[in-house]
Amino acid sequence: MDINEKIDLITRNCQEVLTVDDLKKLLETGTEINHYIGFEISGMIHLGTGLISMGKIADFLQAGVKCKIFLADFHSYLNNKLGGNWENIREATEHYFKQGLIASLKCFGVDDSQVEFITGKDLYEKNFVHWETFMEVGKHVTLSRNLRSISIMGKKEGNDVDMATLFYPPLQVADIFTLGVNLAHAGMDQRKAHVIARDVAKKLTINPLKNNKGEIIAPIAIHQNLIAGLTGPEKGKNDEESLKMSKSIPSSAIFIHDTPDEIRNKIKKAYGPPKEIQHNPLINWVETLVFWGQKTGNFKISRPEKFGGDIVYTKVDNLIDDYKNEKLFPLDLKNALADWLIEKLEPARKHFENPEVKQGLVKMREFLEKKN
RNA sequence: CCAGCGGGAGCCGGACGGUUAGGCAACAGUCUGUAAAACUGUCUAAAGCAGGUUCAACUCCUGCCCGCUGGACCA
Repeated sequence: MDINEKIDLITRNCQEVLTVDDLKKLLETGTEINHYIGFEISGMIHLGTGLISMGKIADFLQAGVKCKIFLADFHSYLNNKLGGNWENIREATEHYFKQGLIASLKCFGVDDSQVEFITGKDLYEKNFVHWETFMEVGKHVTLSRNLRSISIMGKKEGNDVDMATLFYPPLQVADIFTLGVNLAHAGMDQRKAHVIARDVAKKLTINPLKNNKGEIIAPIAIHQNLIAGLTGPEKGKNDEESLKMSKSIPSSAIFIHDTPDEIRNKIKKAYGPPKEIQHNPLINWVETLVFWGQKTGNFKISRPEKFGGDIVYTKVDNLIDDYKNEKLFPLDLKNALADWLIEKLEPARKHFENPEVKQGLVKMREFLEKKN
């Protein structure tokens, strides 16, 4: 595989790459690409994590990238997820979240032996360099910038900002250097942390990131778009925040282990304005899930004869044109998406049929209910 | 530690020693070959905690907890 093919594979279905030039240089020097993506253990795994992020990992692996999944237990604790209960977080990390990611990878034919899982506890324990790195990062971030960056943890600047919240962004930045990550991967919501990492990279003296020539480099940051939620934009709002699929709003999200009936019902209730392309979850899912950010693919829509009969789209633009011109009715698209998702998620559902894995999900549900 | 202010449903929040707050969200139904919007309807509970005063406390009093703001000097 030549470098351009690798770049295509690595950058497809992404919203932002910082920067493609840096990526190219890294490949040209023949430096091993060390990827990471981190997840808080905060709720059930939805399509954004399960399909968008894990599908991207399948791309990375194909391009020869070494992939790491960071189970951010300490970050969850700092951010008061699962009630800030450390024992529940640990339990959910091992018995639910990790299994959920393994299940998601299976949807792309990836075996979990191809990626490395690492928890915060594993990384930090007996790791003095991490502590040093964390402090040095702190020396290069101003309070105001740090405060602005807490949006990465779903928080707004306000009066409920405690010190733990302020520890979080520099900790996340330090993770990247401690893990030796030169390809940081996340949703667009995490870009502030990654940009700080890139800025700080050039200033670090204790544990800088280097390429295989020994030159100090900044980690490449790759951001995917946040998958649209089922409920559509909030009244009077069109911002990213109200559009995205959120684990904390179960009605906005489809989870990887949802049953076929749940998937159908949720999609039926999804926001789906005819003709409208912007802020339309159906179109968003077609583009980013089904066609995976590519122009061509294969998507079959079954519909009754009286509404035009079955149709197969091989170009995403054709589908979008038909939708705009009302040649494709939202409900028909919904049904096709539901079928597509049910099939795509089949390996994940199967993984959760394993009694032990299922037990982890049951436990997770308990944690989430208790919290509320 | 000291002082002032505050603490009410998922969120915001007016008032009041007694009689439904209200809004948003949520849920259900109607209407559209989906959803949304619109319309109709439904429901949720409680006042940070512990006491006290009172026939009656969200309201008044005491203590405690939590939060916000202020607390050297200079001016």
